[in-house]
Amino acid sequence: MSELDYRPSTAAVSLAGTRTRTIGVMLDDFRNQWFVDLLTGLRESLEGQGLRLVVADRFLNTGLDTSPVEGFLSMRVEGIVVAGEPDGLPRIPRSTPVVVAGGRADAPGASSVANDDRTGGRLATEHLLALGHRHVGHLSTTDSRAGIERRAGFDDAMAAAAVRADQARPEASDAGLSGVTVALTGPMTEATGAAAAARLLSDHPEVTAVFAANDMMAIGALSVLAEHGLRVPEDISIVGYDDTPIAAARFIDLTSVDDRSVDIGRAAGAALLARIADHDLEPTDSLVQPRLVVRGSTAAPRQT
Amino acid sequence: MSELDYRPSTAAVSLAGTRTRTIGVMLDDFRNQWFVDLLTGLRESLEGQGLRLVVADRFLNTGLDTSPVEGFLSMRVEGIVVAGEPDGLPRIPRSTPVVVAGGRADAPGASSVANDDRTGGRLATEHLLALGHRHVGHLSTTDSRAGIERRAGFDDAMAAAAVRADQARPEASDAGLSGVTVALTGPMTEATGAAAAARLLSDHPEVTAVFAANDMMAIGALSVLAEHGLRVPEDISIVGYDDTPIAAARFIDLTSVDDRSVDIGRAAGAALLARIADHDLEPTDSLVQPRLVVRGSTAAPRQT
DNA sequence: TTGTAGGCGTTATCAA
DNA sequence: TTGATAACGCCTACAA
Repeated sequence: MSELDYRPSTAAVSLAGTRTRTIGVMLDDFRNQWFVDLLTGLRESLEGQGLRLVVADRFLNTGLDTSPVEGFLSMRVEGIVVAGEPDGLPRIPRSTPVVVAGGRADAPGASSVANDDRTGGRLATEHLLALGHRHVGHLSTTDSRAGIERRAGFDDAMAAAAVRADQARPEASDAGLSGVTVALTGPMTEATGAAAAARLLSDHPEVTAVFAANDMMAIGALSVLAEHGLRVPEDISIVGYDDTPIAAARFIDLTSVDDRSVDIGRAAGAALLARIADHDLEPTDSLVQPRLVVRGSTAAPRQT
Repeated sequence: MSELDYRPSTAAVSLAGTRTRTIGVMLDDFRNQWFVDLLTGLRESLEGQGLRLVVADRFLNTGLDTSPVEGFLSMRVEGIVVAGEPDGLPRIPRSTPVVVAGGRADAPGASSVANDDRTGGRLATEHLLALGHRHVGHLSTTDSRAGIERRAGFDDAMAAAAVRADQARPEASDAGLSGVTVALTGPMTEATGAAAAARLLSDHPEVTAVFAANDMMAIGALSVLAEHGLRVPEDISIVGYDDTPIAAARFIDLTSVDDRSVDIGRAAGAALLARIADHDLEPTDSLVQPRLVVRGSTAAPRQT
């Protein structure tokens, strides 16, 4: 017809066609960078299906919609991906498949693909124990589901280590092995991490290693450690969680646990595709195994 | 009719109505956090107009569209906001108003709202000079338009200081005042900042203050400074640019220049609204004045 | 005021 | 195969 730019109207295509070929991705907050990797994974799965992604965070269209989901439903998306813990999800009709990526599905009928936070917490702690640390602190918050899981992983690792120590030297019991958690209320931010670290150092100066529930808390802890004159990793080791870009920065160089967000996205996309293809499929829940990324913030404790 | 969730179909509304009440926001990359503030400002202007924001970065729908703009045009958006420097913008029909936010408008017919990078560079440099620094280094890259502007601001400030020094003590000329720039090729990343800082320290060990073209380069420089045993700010001061969240972190505590991205978004929204209301309006260009945010990474030089 | 036909730009269907 | 035509779900204009 004309080489002078004609474009089919998506509105007309959607109206007339049998499907909209659109899937909605609801983020909690554009500031939480992990969604970038999630989207990468989602694209990989949905690529070639001709599906268009529409993203929105909770704030994007406040004033128009109470939730981005309302907007998605209005545009008749074929599926919805909810990234992170779904706070106040509106009721979503069964006809629209939902998969929660990066959190557990609270919504009935939704599939979920989440990081195995408990295993991640265990990995981080085992790394510190393997380096030879015996007094390990954990910084967390009580408000986050992920934080609670990571703490459970920490406890798992410490308990297992105690059993091993006991088996090796039954006469000594678990003497000399201690794991202490400081869990504050509040968000998992730098400020919370700093406050928790301050408490840990004053109450338990014997710790030589710290596992923070996420990278931001770890960075908060770093400032407190520096203010106490403690060098990382010579005097004290520290591990974070999420493997954020800032953790990889040379100046921070933080050992962290990689959520594998790309893989989560890929799996979430696959799960959604399956349920779009067959709406009678039962919702599924799956866990993605995290991976420890060792950097310069962890080392063996100094000989005492 | 029914309180059992009915939602108007946006497709049908768009098709039947006279307007789509949708505006497209094209980001360069979701990883560049500054768009979050931009969106906040945009929302403020567009709120109450019943306009729906649709965001996409360059990668979101690769495979479907060559550019997010294609998608926007297909959905018949009423206006387009391009965040950052528009690389390869497709031709956009005059009937769709475009405003470039955070960069200069390369596209003909587009309005622009940008940060005054040159003034920002001058502010940063003047701050260091006012503290008493006389040997100031600048870390930059040759590839970024913003970087070039910021460097010009650095040069402005150094030149003005030289004139002042000459007026005060004509016999000494500008002796003792030096500004040296290390501008590498490549992106404004941490790695580039580290490389530039290493070169600066080896070629010009006399510098007591550094102005980095953005926060990431500043953080790269921080690691090099630390490796050289230089304390911040006791031995050397450093200023960044962009006032990213990480600069505000207590562990980094970086003096930086605030782009005022929220204000840029607000102005961009207003500019777009005006052109939507009257399509015959001429495109406008405006600059938003940056603001220096002083933190703990800058201090007066030690007495020598 | 309330009701009804027409049309928005496509896809899909049903004849030819 | 090709071609005409009826939806798609809503808005708008016009008629009652």
